[in-house]
Amino acid sequence: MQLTERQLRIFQAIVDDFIETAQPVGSRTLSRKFDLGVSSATIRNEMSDLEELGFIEQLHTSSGRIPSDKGYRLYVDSLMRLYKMANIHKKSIRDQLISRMLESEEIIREASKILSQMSELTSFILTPDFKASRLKNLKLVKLGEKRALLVLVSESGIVKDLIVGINNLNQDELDKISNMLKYRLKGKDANRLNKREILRAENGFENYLGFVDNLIDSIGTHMNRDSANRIHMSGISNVLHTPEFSDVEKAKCILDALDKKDKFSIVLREDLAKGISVRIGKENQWDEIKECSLVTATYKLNGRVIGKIGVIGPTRINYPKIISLVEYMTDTLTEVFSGQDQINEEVNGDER
Amino acid sequence: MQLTERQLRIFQAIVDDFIETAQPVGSRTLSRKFDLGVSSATIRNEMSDLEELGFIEQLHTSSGRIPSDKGYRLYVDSLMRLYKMANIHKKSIRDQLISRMLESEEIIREASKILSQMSELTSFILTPDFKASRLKNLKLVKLGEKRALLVLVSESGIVKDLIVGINNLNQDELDKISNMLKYRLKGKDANRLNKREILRAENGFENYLGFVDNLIDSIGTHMNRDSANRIHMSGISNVLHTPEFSDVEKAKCILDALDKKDKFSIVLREDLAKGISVRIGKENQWDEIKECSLVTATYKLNGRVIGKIGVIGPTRINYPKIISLVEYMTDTLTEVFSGQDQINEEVNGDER
DNA sequence: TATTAGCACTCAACGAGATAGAGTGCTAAT
DNA sequence: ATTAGCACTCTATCTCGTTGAGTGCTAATA
Repeated sequence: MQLTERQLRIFQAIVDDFIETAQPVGSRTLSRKFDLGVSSATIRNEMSDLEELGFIEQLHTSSGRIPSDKGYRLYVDSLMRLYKMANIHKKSIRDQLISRMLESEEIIREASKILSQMSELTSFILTPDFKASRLKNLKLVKLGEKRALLVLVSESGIVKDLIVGINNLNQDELDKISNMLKYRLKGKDANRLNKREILRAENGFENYLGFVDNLIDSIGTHMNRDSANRIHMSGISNVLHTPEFSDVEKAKCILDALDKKDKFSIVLREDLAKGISVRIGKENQWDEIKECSLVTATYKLNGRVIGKIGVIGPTRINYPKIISLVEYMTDTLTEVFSGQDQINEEVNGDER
Repeated sequence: MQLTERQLRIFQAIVDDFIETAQPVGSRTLSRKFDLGVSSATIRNEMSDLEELGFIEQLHTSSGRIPSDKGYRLYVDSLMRLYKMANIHKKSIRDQLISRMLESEEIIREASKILSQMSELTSFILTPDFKASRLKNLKLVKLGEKRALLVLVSESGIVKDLIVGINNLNQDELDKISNMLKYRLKGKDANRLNKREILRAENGFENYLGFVDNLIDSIGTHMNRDSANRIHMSGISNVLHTPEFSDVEKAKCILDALDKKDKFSIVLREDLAKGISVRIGKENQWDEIKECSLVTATYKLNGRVIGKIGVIGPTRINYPKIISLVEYMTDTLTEVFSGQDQINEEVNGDER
């Protein structure tokens, strides 16, 4: 079923107007605001057809039309014009993320903050995943009589630190143990830690058997664990700034969903492989966000996907703008982590 | 100006009822619900006096009374009965934080989540502060051609990792540099890094001068920087579950404030020294949260304050319950970080 | 035959009254 | 000193008409 040229023009006008005003759009408004060359009566007839085809819908008999999820999908897939981000915005992102020397965690938070500010939506970021990565380095640092810090570094540059109990071991002993473990575990896949084998092969660790045993256990656990709650959000108040959710009940529902970080991060992980992904309304399997759209994209380190960043908002969002923004954010993040400088040159090129 | 016994009884009843129902309380309700031994007319007269003294207030002439900020202060300081947390709740907290082997960051997030769930309020936690602590360990780990990871560990067990640019240095070179820096910087106060002195004293680093120079700079920066945005929140949706903020405008205002993490963490840092702190309504200097109460407490590592945890809610919160909850959370956190086992024994003792 | 003008109809949103109910302050009686 | 009684106040809620933007249908038009 192909739409006519005129139907597409009218449909596009409906989407554009609704995205701008958040008000259901009627035939008269349309004929006044857009130069469609036909009367409101004709538009009315076409709108009736578009509704029958499922691209737009009415809230009640005498209201204007709004795009349906199916309609937005059509818009995103075929109708939407490419949006070119202004260089000044690109530069602003780069200045905040690249030019400053930031701690990894700060990069994550900053990226999310920038994204929520520029999109005026709620943004989230999945922090780099340790899982399925290999151990690169490990170190035990004594904190006090009973506690030491175990620092793990993965090949993809993710650092985890955990507090472990010790019984008055001194730093030299801890060094000895961590060197041994580092030697034994380095480069090993997380799933293949064979505790017995390691312990049997080593001499001189008879006094630490229990301790080392526990250490290997927790290293295994932590390398395997989905960092399920490792999700960071910004701009949550933007939910309430959206007319769609100014109804308290709806807002409550969305905020509840955003608070369920575990569930949320599972949903996000679903299509981690894809680059950019747009999920519109009911395309989301999760009931609580069935009135929202999700735009996400993955960022990489050395060519390998390590995390995801995106925004959540009502289905009525400025798709071209948001998509290009999310895309540019991931490119920049990838650059920060991997040190590819192409994007940089591109921007400079444009500015000449 | 001393309140009479009866005035205190009436006032306490007002606070208790209002905390429970969130409705302004009138003299008739009071005489019906509480056994005060006097008629509603008498209560009316006393209430009139209490209002004159500023402990309660009226929203409009014919409404019931609600406690004022000053009233809550009186309640918290002198009237409130101590609340004893049920052992089952204590145990639940301990099970989630202590018994499981968690990564530091997970401990932080988990603690915040538990606190928001048990308080049914929005909770926040300031992550351990690197600032003013000394460097204990440092390590450079190569990630790729152009990037390496610089891992810093402070004496108080806080780990920071930052991505630094490198120019094809190999891991051996990085090791050499990090060993030298570790030797030179270990135990040094963050403010006393003297770059020139270090560089002058060393031989064999002529090829890395620029790189080492930058490294020392960023180490200095990061040890000094307030980790201003290092604040984590949970249970934000609880804001909307509170009758006080079911008005969209107010909720928007609160959420906006919560989104301003920098400002928020500065406010929290103000009285970092104190143990537990209760700020009621206008006692908060920050306008946007002048209708909220903040209950916070500090947690420690080896006797030294490293962070803060707390909740934010309307002024109408169950102070005794919340205060004891926040207190127990910090005790538990302190235990997790420092390994003091007194609390554990206490609980076991109670259960016998 | 496709388009348009005209018209009757629908429905949400808004404002004006009217009413109920919880609360107060004051006064006079106990 | 306390209380019963009463007039008064103010919000919250409900109803009801009005307005206005929008629709669908029909008949006229190009």
